[in-house]
Amino acid sequence: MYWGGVMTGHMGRGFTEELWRKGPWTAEEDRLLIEYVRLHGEGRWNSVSRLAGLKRNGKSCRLRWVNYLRPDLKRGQITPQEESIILELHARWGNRWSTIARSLPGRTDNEIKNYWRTHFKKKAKSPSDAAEKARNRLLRKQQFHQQQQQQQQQLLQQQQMQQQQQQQQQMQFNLDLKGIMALLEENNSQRVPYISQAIRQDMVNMCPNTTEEQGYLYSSAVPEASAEEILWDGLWNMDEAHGNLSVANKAGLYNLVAPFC
DNA sequence: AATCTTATCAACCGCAAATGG
DNA sequence: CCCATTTGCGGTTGATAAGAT
Repeated sequence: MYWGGVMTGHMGRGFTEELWRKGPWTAEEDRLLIEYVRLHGEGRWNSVSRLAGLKRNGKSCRLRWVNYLRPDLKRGQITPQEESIILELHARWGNRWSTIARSLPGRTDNEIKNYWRTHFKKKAKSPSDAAEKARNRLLRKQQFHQQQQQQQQQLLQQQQMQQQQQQQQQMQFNLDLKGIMALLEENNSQRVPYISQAIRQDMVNMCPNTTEEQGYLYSSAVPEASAEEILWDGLWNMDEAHGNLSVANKAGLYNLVAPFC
């Protein structure tokens, strides 16, 4: 990267060549930009060079103001509360940093983007960071808490229906032993997997860390925590392996699998 | 102490949307 | 409505600091 010098640029229709400074801002440049905003307000950034005597293009001025000089910026470390918000909103919105930043007064999209990338992206890739992944799972679970409750209600209703069916079968049993044996046989063959075949196949297709065997485990009688861990890890790693996967698709898959965790 | 690796963050770039004449 | 310019966004880069070997 070449920061220290200047570059040539074209102004207007290209007849005037102007030299723009690049690289780190000096204290004097900051002072000029602050003075410009005090006098003229934010915006019209391309006028800064002309009105404030700064040899910086408009984009550079805007960026410096928005990310560093704005008086309402919150300095210092991201707090745990802010971190939670970032994780939760990123799970919901994906890399829409400016959208996320609107929920964090005093924080810039650039700051949040840098924070997420350095704190979570690589760690999510590392299978050894169990604590980090556990936190990620927890946050996502919180996000879908309401949906889980709805799903649980539906599940409850299904269970009640199944109980009714079983009662009917019991009655049938009392009537005819041969009949109930046949019913049990049929019921076993039609048992609904813990996670459907379709979702299991999605996990296998979309998550490189999810083997066919793991996908099978979701639907089997494995301890809930281990199955859940594999599931959330797989979802989390989708960011890496499937960067072009749309947020809507991810959200859809989250909605599908969350009730099962 | 020297070297290598990793983390952090400021600032760039390209692109797309918004705006204005 | 069209076109040029401006603004905003997200991805990326590279300097530097901090930590590990």
